[in-house]
Amino acid sequence: MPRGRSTDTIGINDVARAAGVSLMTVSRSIRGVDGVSDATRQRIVRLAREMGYFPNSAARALAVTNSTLIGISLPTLLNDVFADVLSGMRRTLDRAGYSSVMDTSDYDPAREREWAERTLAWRPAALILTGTTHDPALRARLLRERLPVLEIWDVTDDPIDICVGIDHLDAGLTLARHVAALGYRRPAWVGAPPGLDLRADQRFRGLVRAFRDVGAREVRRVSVTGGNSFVAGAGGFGQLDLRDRPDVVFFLTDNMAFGGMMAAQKAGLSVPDDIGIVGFNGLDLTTVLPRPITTIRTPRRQIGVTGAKTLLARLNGLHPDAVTRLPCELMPGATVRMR
Amino acid sequence: MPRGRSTDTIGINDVARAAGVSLMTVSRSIRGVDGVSDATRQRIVRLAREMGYFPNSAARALAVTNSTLIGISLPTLLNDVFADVLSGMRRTLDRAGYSSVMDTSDYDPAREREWAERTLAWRPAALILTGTTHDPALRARLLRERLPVLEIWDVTDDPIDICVGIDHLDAGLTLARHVAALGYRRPAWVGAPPGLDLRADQRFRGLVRAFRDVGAREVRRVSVTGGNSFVAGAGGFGQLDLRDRPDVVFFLTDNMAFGGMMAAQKAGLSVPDDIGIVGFNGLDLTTVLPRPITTIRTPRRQIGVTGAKTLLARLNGLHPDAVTRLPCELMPGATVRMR
DNA sequence: TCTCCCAGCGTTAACGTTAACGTCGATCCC
DNA sequence: GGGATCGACGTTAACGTTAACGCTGGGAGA
Repeated sequence: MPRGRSTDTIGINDVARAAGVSLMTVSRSIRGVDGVSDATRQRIVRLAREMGYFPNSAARALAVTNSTLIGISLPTLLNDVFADVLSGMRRTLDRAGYSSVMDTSDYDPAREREWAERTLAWRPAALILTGTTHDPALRARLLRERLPVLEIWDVTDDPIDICVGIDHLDAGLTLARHVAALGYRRPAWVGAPPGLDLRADQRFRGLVRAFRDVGAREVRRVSVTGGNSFVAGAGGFGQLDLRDRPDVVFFLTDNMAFGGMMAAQKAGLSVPDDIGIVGFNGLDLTTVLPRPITTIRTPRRQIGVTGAKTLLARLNGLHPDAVTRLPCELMPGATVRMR
Repeated sequence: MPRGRSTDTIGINDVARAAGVSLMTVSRSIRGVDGVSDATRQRIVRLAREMGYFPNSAARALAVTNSTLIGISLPTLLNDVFADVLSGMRRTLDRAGYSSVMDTSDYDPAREREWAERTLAWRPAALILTGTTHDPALRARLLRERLPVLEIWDVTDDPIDICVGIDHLDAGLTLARHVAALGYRRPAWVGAPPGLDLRADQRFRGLVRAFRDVGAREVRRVSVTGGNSFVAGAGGFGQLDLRDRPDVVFFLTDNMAFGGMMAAQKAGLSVPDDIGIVGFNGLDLTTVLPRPITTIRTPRRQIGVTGAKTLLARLNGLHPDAVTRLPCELMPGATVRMR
């Protein structure tokens, strides 16, 4: 007796036997490549469907030594930012026949590396990473393997392969200069702890520079953890030293800014008369408020779409621009005003 | 000359040759299964790392005729609801060694089916779907293949395999009874068009029943498309016929309710004096408002965690409960009041 | 009419890994 | 001391698919 295993699933072989042709004819028919007459192809495709044949991507990946999987790593989906980016990407990749192997890293490079190792074992067609700073070993490996890699959200002159994003330092600078020009001189910042969200750190650097340029006092910094939620914003505001009399508070993102604004009002402060509030991202929320939050709109969906298209071009053997820097749009809002 | 292909990647074979052992010894060493002495194992693992060996999951999947991939289909990530569910699941599955192949269907069963077909080609260990209504052909196939399938968010007595969620009809009923008991009799509902979000339709049915039970007039229904965002809520409120004098408006979700409340106030209506506002989900936002939105908290993260754990039990050959119904918590808020 | 080409199909050998079974000493026990 | 047992490894044959190349018959061109 033969000792092999045996599966009840039917493969290309079974279809071939039933159709009375070789398995290559079946393979060619199903893939739609040349070398089969139309009559034969139609007969085989119909038969395959009738027999309940389903292709096995693992076998295909093994045979062609790559796959139609694309790995996507995002820091979090708990704010709208990366959900927007993702929805922009997914559709484009989907239509091109790629599946996404996803994870969220919670801003932890080690988790990103672990996920990447697991994902690379599937020999993906490409990897999409958030930001331009990664575990050194991972970066080295990706460079060595010459895998198509798209880095999103941030830009750098020295990407692993290609990158599409915004200039966070410049975004912080633009936003802060606008606010500084209105006369604010006692700024504070509520965001992630230093070193966690590196893009936020860049924006903070922009703030610092803009206020230093106008001779303002240093930017007070409050760090909150636990997501960019409304509650974190309110909590962050609560941690501010109000005796220090800040005249404007910048938040990591609009949702936090709204939370902070609610906390300010609860504390008896009027916005913007007593204190200015500034967000980041230009989320939906800001537009429905009677007093829209001052913020800067980031092209999140566009980053996703452009990123995916650029990556597809790369996968098709073209040589797209390695660095795409997309513009942000200042939204003056009404939570700061001329002092 | 041999005509085969040749890849430069190094496999288990190369390591075996370099170590002077058979490839099975390498395989066993790397997988950590019995049958190798500790000394040999350590020598081989070290050598493999030095040589830059990386496992090939596609080959493994082919050999064992299944994989460590889990497919996850969600309707959208553009509101916090499914992002919460997902983050609850991912960590648990991640720690058990599974990777996620994800997609969002935008509530379209056809897209869910297409994604599922593509994903099933990878012979995933399990599938996670949202809701309990799917393309009939897909459902039939999943039943036939006896694949572990977890359905989340909604519950049914007849799941494909196992399901973890809440009773949406009951949630709608509970919420509406609370509101009806306060004296409201002219309800309206702003949500998705009928037939799109089937869970929302269930909740709506709960509303209808609760208000019919107290002899109120029928629930006016306004449908909006384009995400559950703040803007959609504001737009939906704008579509209400105010001459019809609704006394309370239920929204698909809290964020929409907030958008609607802003629109109401912009229209000169005071909440809750002139009109009541009711949300759904108990999102973060509602807790930071000076006037918290009346809503019902859904155990989103818990659904993710419990779902993942139940699925893992199933994958480990246990027989967990097929149906897990989790409780919701009414949050009275202050956007309705006794009339 | 003969050659050449090509459409249409088949044969063989990978792709990298694991399951199943075989082998061979060393230890153990009566 | 001889058979049973077991730990540590090896051999072989899958898993399902595709790349590379081989074969064949019929029609076009000379």
